[in-house]
Amino acid sequence: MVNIKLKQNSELISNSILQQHFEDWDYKFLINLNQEDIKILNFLNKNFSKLRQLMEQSEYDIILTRGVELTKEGKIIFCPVCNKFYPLPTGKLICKTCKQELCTHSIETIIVDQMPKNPNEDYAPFIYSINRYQINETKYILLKKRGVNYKSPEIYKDRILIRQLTQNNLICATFSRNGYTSQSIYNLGVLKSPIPEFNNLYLLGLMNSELISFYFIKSFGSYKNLYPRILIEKIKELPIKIPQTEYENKEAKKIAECVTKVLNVVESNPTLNNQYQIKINQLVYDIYNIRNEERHYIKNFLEKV
DNA sequence: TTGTTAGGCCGGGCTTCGAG
DNA sequence: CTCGAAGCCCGGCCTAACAA
Repeated sequence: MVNIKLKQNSELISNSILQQHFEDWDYKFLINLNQEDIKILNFLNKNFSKLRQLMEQSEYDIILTRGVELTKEGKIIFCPVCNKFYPLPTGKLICKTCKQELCTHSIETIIVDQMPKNPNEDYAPFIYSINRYQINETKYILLKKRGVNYKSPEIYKDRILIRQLTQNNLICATFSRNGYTSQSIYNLGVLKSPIPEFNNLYLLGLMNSELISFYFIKSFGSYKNLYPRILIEKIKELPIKIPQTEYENKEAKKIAECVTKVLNVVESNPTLNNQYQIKINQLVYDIYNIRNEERHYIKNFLEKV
């Protein structure tokens, strides 16, 4: 229960209160929506199915899961009683499962900068940090440590990576063929789809688009104390356009092509990268059938926040 | 008045831990 | 096992305080 103070002079017309009338803005649950926002959100909600709905359909096979349940540093500790490795506890070195006291020299680091020269154990690439359309830093992770929750190796192949945190109000996603990720990066892969135009590249274009970021912020984003975080369950609620007509298939193909181009130039050519990203945004607006005024409105909003 | 620096604050990134 | 809430931590930026 929260006591909400209203600005002076604000008139109450009905039982509903527009959020702009609140005197104090600092409530955790608030998302400030005006008529324009509501119109756009309603339009998206009404006309497009959610990712969740696609995932439930049998024609589609879409995975969405976070990475290895381990810290980015990759520190683990061995418990001789459980005969298992666990993530390093913060406080006392005591096994959470069996309460056994653990000793400091059973600590191991399984994420390393360089692949050992003659590894007699299994290492795999580990994607350490990402940006939009870009993998920043890759390290290596030692596999097959008993007790570590690596998740299925299948989820780390040919899929979209989405960071838990946004960048400049934009969802931050890229593509990767292989490489494990930490728990704060999500793996989203279209493994099977009845429409060839609906694939990872197309979906990546959608994820990184202004439109979807706008939808995300307006629907789930506005905490003040807790800044926007992209959560798995929220990703499932994003409106996803499935290309249906001949024309839409073409558009979807164009998006995928542009995404491929961006992935190629993102590091080498900032200007070209920018141009392609603008192009992708336009194509996404096109395929979602967003009117011009609304495009401007969304653009303005994302820039000013 | 201007330059310098330390400390506080805040935003962003990471991790933990408990709930289901 | 999976997931999200929330706290911790770090670094950068801003500001206040002090020196020149």
